[in-house]
Amino acid sequence: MDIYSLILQAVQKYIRDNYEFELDANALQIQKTRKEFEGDLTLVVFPMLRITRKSPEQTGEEIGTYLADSCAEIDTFNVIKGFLNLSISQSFWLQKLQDITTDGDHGSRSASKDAPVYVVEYSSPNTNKPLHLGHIRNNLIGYSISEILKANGFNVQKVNLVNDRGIHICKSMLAWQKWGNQETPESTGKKGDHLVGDYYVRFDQEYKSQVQGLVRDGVPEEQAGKEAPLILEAQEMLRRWEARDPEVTSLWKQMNSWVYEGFDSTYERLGVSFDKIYYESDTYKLGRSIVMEGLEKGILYRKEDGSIWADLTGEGLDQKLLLRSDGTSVYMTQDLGTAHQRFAEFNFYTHVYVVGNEQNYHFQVLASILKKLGYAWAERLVHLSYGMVELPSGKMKSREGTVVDADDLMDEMSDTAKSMSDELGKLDGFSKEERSDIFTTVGLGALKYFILKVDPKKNMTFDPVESVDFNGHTGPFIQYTYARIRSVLRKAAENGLIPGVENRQDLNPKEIDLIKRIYFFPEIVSDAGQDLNPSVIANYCYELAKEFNQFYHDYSIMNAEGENIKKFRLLLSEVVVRTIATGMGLLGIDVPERM
RNA sequence: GGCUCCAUAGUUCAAGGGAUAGAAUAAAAGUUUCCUAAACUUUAGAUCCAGGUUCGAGUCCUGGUGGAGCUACCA
Repeated sequence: MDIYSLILQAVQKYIRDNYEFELDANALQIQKTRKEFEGDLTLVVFPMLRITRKSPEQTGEEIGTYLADSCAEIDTFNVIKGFLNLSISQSFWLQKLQDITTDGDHGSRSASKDAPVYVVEYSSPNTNKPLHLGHIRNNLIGYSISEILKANGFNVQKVNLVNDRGIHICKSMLAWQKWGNQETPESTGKKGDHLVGDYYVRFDQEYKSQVQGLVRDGVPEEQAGKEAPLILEAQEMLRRWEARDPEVTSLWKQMNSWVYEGFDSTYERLGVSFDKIYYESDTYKLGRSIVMEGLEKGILYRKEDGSIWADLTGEGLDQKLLLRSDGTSVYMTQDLGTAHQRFAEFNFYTHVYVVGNEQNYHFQVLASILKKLGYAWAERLVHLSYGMVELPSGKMKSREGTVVDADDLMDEMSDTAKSMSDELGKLDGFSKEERSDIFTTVGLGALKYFILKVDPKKNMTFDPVESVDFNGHTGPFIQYTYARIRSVLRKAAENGLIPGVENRQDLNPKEIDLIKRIYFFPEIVSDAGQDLNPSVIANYCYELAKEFNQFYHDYSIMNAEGENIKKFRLLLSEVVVRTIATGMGLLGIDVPERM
């Protein structure tokens, strides 16, 4: 039993015996004692005043006395205003430290086969553009939240739905056909996704100049946009694609394969992965049968022109089109079908969609239609909506060339790690490969941490200058702390010192603080899982690293007097190191053995 | 117009309705016979405005102000 429930039950018993009142445990709050006060855990007594009909101080004294007498774990207490501060015994903390040492997976349960399934959809790229900073946030959040859910004991299926069809894809295909001179990633040395992205840009340029030409000839702008030969050609190409024209299909397959190669390498560098990849070219027709079924049941309705709609005005939303008058489907129709298909496939408990907040309305509508159609699981669809990434200069705009490319950014981060390392004279005796591995780890650590430490739902500012700062509240700070502790542990091992708990009765406050922090790690993991918020873990890792750094400075390990103290601190270090590694692992950030 | 989200030190981020609102960074000063100075220590600075609920509000409610997004027979 954990310490919270232990105290809560004791308090409940006390109130029951003395006041004949059954206290609701949820009404009580136990929190960690603020560091300026003495004690480890604090019980807020205000909610109980109604029952005791005594002053906060009296109530605190009363309960404190009872707890100190009846619970072996509680040594002493003090009452300040309405706060009952409880000091937990050293032997309790020592015991916990030992439990954690023997328990191999502190804060990370493994899933049993019958645990609930979480499907997490994230990334969802377009095949006409390389990945950029916004995708990076999506990928990092999606991957991290999957790891966090796994650590909470759930079965997780990471899935990716690739948008590989539609008019925008035809645009890059058409541009390549016209101006590509049979270029390939091999012939140009370009990454496949960048090559295709370049042709998408090329299309846009040529299209615009055509429109301008028409406008100069006196055609109204709106009409010019619709009549420019290029856009007509692209539309024709889409029709041919849908008719499975062999030439178009083969070009489409060719160019997509380049893009996937490019994406795969970016994903690999980022360290994210998927259990299953879906393609819209396979799924875009899904959902029609669901819509027809809804129509038969009278849940949906047909307009005079034959189009089919959902009326959501009762939910405070609008009318939503589901099948056009020509019978073709829209994006929403596909998502209805995809959700249905995924439930059939995974029998999921929850389906998490990691998608930017610009689609909040879409997901509101999606869930609402599925509920109307009577699917029980629709209640458990979750839109993990994250905010936009902005630059200090404002929004990223592809037109102004201010989009930060994912591959370039990763290159830049490891370059910075390299130059900073060289400047500091670190890693002098290392091989080229080792050095390059460390630069990658540190550069990526900086990038990932910078993004993940922010609450997903908030918009964030990405300052390229600040993000390559490796001091302060950053990933490299945590990585550095990790590497240093590992170094201490290595050195101790060389000297034959074995970590262990022996004869410690005089723990100092910082030692207890560290044990406490580690003890509560599983609680943090569980919070992060419930809120679907990796930043909880990120901030925890930083706090732990920072606290260890201070500890390390004030109470040195290698020079501590007395072998027992050294051994104990080594054990503590080992547990800290393990917890940091686990926490950073949940964020998808590697920790280096040396740096 | 309607709907959703956001608003905290100069700046970037924290704070499950709880105590004196925490960090980092920028600024100033200090700490290397010792395990990695990418570290540590000290000093200064903030809850958009007006009401309300509560023993207690950055947090919940109402109304403003400011910012972002959505509101296509696009995806």
